[in-house]
Amino acid sequence: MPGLPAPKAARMRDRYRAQVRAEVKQAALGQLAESGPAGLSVSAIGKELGVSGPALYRYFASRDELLTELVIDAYNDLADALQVAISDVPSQEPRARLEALARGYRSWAVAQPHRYRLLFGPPMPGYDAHARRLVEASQAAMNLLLSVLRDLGNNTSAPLSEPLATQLAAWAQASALDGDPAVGLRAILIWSALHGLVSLEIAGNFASMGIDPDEVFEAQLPALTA
Amino acid sequence: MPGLPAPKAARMRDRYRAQVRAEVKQAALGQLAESGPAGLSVSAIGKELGVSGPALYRYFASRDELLTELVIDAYNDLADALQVAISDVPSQEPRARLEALARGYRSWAVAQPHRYRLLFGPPMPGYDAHARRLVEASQAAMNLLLSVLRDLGNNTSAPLSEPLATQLAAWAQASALDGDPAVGLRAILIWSALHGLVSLEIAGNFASMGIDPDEVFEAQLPALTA
DNA sequence: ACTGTTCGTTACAGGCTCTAACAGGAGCAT
DNA sequence: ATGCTCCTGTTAGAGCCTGTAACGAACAGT
Repeated sequence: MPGLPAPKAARMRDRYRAQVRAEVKQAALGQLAESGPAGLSVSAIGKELGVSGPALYRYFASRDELLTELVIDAYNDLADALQVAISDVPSQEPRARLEALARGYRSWAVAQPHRYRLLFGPPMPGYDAHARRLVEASQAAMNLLLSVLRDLGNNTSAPLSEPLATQLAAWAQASALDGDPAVGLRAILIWSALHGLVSLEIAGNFASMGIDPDEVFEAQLPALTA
Repeated sequence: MPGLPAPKAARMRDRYRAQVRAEVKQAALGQLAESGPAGLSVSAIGKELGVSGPALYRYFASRDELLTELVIDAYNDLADALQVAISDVPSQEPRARLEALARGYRSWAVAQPHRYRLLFGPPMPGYDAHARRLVEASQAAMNLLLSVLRDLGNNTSAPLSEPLATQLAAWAQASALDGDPAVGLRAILIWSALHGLVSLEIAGNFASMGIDPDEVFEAQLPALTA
């Protein structure tokens, strides 16, 4: 019964495991960028790492688990990027913070479109995109948006319909934020507008019209934050 | 040299081909609704039609060609649905027409989410989603939106940046519509907002917040058409 | 030095897409 | 009505994939 049985040694295996998992995930991201989610192949990752296919099943139970892990990482990464984006702007200027958030959102998505698609594109093969862990991970980014909007205050004009107000209140409460329904609705609408712009840009729809996505985005930004 | 060599008979083969192709596509749509695009399997379709796998390759060169066909059909179907939606409203009320268009867009998407995802979700496995035929097919729906907006007139407040204006003009010209850049920009923004709302709804993001998508959509509609 | 867990390997089952070679029947002209 | 021809659907198989099973080898801890 040793006080600290073998603290360093005991974790060597774990550290190795963690590192291999990280390498696998990185290789997977590479494949994702090239071939899309459907082209992600465990065998190919193994080959890329100089390891034969089934070896990776020691580290990930299935291809789907690997994908899920990538999704969670991406959510966390996005939330971090947004946090960094708004922390550049003092909280005394909430509108500038909102703009920074929006630009950060788009920047992250445009810089790594495959990861953004992973988050919002497909309910992949069959897996339920709403496992507990996924919902939790996606909450962080939304909470950032909500906090920025709360600082900005409510300037929604139209009154909310009754059912919507109660639903929003329930949601805001579950999100452990204050429950102003108008702020919640605004968050949803801004998010949805951002997502619309970004996903069309990423899908190449603007480019195929010969239109610069930068210009479209900047043209829309004032309306978003107004 | 018969006047009509065998007009009915000559087309019997073709008619058969067309019917089989239609049946295959319908079966494919069924699979799509159940298993998503990744789950669509030629073998399974064959089994469903009581025919062994490779037989279908007489009718579609590849799985991708089948998918492309489904995409084009979906574009055309969407455009038809939008046309029907706005034809219910007299053109003297352009704003009501725009609302009808927006509701029609959402209705179509919500009624057949798998087809909507097929259009705007993923650049599937590897195929380039921007083949000539696809772009042409997608144009019809956009032209409807543009025509409705042109009737509504331009009430954009902010002036356009110079590069954006010329890009929009070039695009509108290529689209064989009048070249008011402001109308073009508005079309893009409305489309993008619609797509954002609809794709989030379809992905189940609103439902997982316990929020009724109907309410969100109706709450946003006035702002869209304003 | 010994023991038990873990890692990586090959072999394999079962699925897929798509090609190739083959058998049958339908259309079409004579 | 009879032959020719093209079209259709069949099976076999190559090559890819995911995931399981059984086996050897290396390592940590005693």
